[in-house]
Amino acid sequence: MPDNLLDNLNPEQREAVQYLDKPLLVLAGAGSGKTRVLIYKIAHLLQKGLVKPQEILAVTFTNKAANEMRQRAELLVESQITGMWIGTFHSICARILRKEANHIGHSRNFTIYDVDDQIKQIQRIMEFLNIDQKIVKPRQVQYVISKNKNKLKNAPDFEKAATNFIDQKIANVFWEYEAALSRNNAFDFDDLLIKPLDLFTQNENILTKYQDSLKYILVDEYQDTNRAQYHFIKMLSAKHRRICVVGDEDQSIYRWRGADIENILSFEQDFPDCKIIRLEQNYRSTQTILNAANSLVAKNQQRLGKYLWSEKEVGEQIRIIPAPSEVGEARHILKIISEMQSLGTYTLNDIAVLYRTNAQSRAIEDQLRRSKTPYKLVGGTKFYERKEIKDILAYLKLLVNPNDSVSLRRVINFPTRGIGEISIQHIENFGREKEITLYDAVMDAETIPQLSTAAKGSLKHFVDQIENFRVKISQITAYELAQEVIETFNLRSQYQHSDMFEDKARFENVNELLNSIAIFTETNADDNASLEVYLQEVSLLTDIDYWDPENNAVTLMTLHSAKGLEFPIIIITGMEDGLFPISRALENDQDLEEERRLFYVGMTRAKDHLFLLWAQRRFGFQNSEYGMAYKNVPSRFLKEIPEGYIVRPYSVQTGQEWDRNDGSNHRQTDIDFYYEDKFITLDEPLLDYSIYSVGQWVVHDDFGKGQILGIGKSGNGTKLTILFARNQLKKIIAEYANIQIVD
DNA sequence: CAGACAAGGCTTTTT
DNA sequence: GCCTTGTCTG
Repeated sequence: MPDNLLDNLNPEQREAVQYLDKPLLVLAGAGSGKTRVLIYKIAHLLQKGLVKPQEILAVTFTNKAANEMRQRAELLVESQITGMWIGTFHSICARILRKEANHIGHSRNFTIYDVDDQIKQIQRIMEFLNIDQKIVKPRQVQYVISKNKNKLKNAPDFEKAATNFIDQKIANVFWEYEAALSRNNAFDFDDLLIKPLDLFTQNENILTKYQDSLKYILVDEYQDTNRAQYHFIKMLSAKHRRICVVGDEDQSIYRWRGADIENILSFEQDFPDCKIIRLEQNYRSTQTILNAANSLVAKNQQRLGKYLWSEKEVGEQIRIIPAPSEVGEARHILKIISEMQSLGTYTLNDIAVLYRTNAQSRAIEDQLRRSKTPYKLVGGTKFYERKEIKDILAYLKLLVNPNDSVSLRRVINFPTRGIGEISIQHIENFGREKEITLYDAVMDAETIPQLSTAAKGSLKHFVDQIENFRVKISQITAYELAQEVIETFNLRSQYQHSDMFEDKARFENVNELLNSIAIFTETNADDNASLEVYLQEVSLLTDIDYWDPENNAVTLMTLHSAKGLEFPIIIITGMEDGLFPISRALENDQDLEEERRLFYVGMTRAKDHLFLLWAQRRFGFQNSEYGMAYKNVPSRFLKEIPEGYIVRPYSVQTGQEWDRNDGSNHRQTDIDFYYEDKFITLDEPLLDYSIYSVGQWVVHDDFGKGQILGIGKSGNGTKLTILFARNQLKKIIAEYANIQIVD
C-alpha cells in the first residue's frame, strides 16, 4: 500500500479527498479530475482504516463507471474491495429492496418493468376500464405516471389535482397500475427510487440500520439527481452527515428525466455547515477548446459559476463545417477520419462522432459501412429490448416470479400454442372474478367453461413445463436453466434455419445472451449468481455499459451517452437550429439552457481536436413533415463561440441561396465548397438506388419544371416530392408520371 | 388463429 | 422516412 497516495493530486483535489467529517460539495468542472477525487477518496478511507468497504456507499452514473471506479481503487489500495455499496442509484436501490422486500409487501424475486412492460400493463388496464386508447394514448399515460412518481406524487395526489377529463381517466389508470404492479410483484424504474423512501419512512429501525452501517456516502454527477434520489441520500446521511457530492451544474442534462438542478444549486442551504471545493484546472482539453466551451456556457443564467483553465497547449482552432446534406455531412466525417489518421498519432478509438438524436446515426453508419471504416454504435435499439431477447427473458422472469402477468402474457402464446386473444380474455376474466393471479388462473384452466378442450390441453402442458422448470431454479445454474428453456421452447432453433438476415442476427443475439448469462454465473459468488439477481441487474444495464473502448473503431453515440467520457477527437454533427438546440427547447429559457449545457458537455469531451458539422438540408421529421428535405439554419450556439477560436470554410455558393419558397429556377450549387484551401467535390449521387437525386431538376407533363426535394418509396414505385413553379408542392410516383430529368 | 399487407403515428435525450 | 399497429384473408 503506497504511503504517498495523495502525492498525485493537486492541492484542491487533495483537500477534497482529505475532508471527511462534514458535508462536502465538490464543484468539479469538466476534465478536472473528479473521478480521480472519488477514487482516491475511497482508497484513502479504506487505507486509513476509517471505514470498511461495506460501510461505503458510492453512487455513480453508470454501471460501467462503478466497475471502473472499484477497479481503480483496488489498484490504489493493492487489494480486492468486496462488499462496497457501489453502483447507480437504481442498482443500489434494487439491492436494498431485495434485502427488505418483505417490509413493503413484495418478495425478493420481484421483476423490474421497463417502459415497454409498463405500457403493456397500462394497455391492459385501459382495456379493462374501457378507455379509448386513441383518445388517451398509453404512451402518454406512462409518461404522466412516471413524471408524477418522479416528483414523488402518487395516485391519490394526482387524482386530487386532476381537473380535466383526460387527467381523471389517467388517475383511474394510475390507481389500477399501482395495484397491478403490486399484484405482479413488480417495480418500475421509478419505484426502485421511491420504494426505499417508503421503506425508510415506515420503518424507522430499518432506516437507522442503514444510517449506522453506511458510514460514508459519495455521490457522483450530483447535478443530475432527481427528487427521490435527493431524499434518498439526505435520509441516509442525516445522522452522521459524512457525505461528499461531486458535480458540475454546467453539465446537468437530465432535467427532462426529473433531474433537479436545484439539488446542486441549493446544496449549501440543505447542509449549512458544508464546505465547497472548486476544481477548476482542466487536464483534458486544449486551451482553445476549453476557452470556447467556457464562453459558451457563460451565456447561461442558472449556474454557480466557475472558470476552467488549462496548462495544455493552445491547440488547433475548432473547425465548423457546413455540408449540403446529411450524406455530405457523413462524407465529411470520413474526410476528417482519414485526415486525422494521416497525422499518425491517432487510431480509430480516438475518434467519437456525437449527435443529438439517435436517428442521425443512420446516414453516418451508411457512409462508414461503405468506406469499410469500423465503428461501434452506442444506443439505438438496445440489446435487451430486442424481441428475441425479451421473449427469453420473459420466460425466465416468469419462472422466477409467476405473479408477473406481463411476462406471462408475452409468452403464453409464443411460440404459438393455440391460445389466442379470445382465450386469454376468458382466462383474465376468470382470474379477476376469483381474485387470483393470471398464472393461478392458467393453472385452473381446466375449470374455465369457455375454453376449448384444445386450449385447456395446451395450457395444461404449458403449466407443466413451467412448473418443471421452477423446481430446477434452485438445482441448476442460471446458465443451464436458460439453455434448457431456450431448447424446450424453441426460442433459438426457430431462427436457425432461416435465410432472412434478421433471423440470422436474432440467432446470434440469443447466443450472445446465453454468453452473458454464462459470464454472470461464473463471475458471481453462489448467493449472488441466482437467476433473480441476474434478471434484476440486466434490467438496469444500458448500452454504454457495453461500450468497449479497446476495440479499434470509431464510436458513434448521442451527446447524452458521451457524458463522462473523453476522446482526442470529437466530431459533433447536426449543429442546426431545430435539431441542436432541438426545436422543442426553443420555447423556454430553461430548456434552451439545458441544450447549451449539452453542447458544453459535447465540446468538453474533446482533448485535441473538435469539429462542428451541420447540414444545409436534412431528411427526416421537421416542421411535422416527414421524409422531406428542408433548408437548415446553422445552430445559434455556433454564433456563441467567439470567432477567435473557430475557423470556417469558405463556401462557393455561386447561385442564390436555396429556398423552397422561392419558385425561381436557380440551381443548387452547395455541393461544392472550399475547405481549408482544398476544393472538395461531393459528386456521387446522394441516393444511389435511384436515378433521381435531391436537388435535381425535372420536367413534368402537366406541372412543368420543378426541383426534387424528397425521394421516397411508395409500394414498388418511387415517390418524389417536387417543388414546381408558383410554389406548387406535389408528391408524384415516378413510375406512373412522365418525368424527365433536366441536365 | 396466424401471416400478409396497409394505415397511422411518430423522435429528443435514458435509468 | 421509418416502425408499430390494425385489418384483411386464407
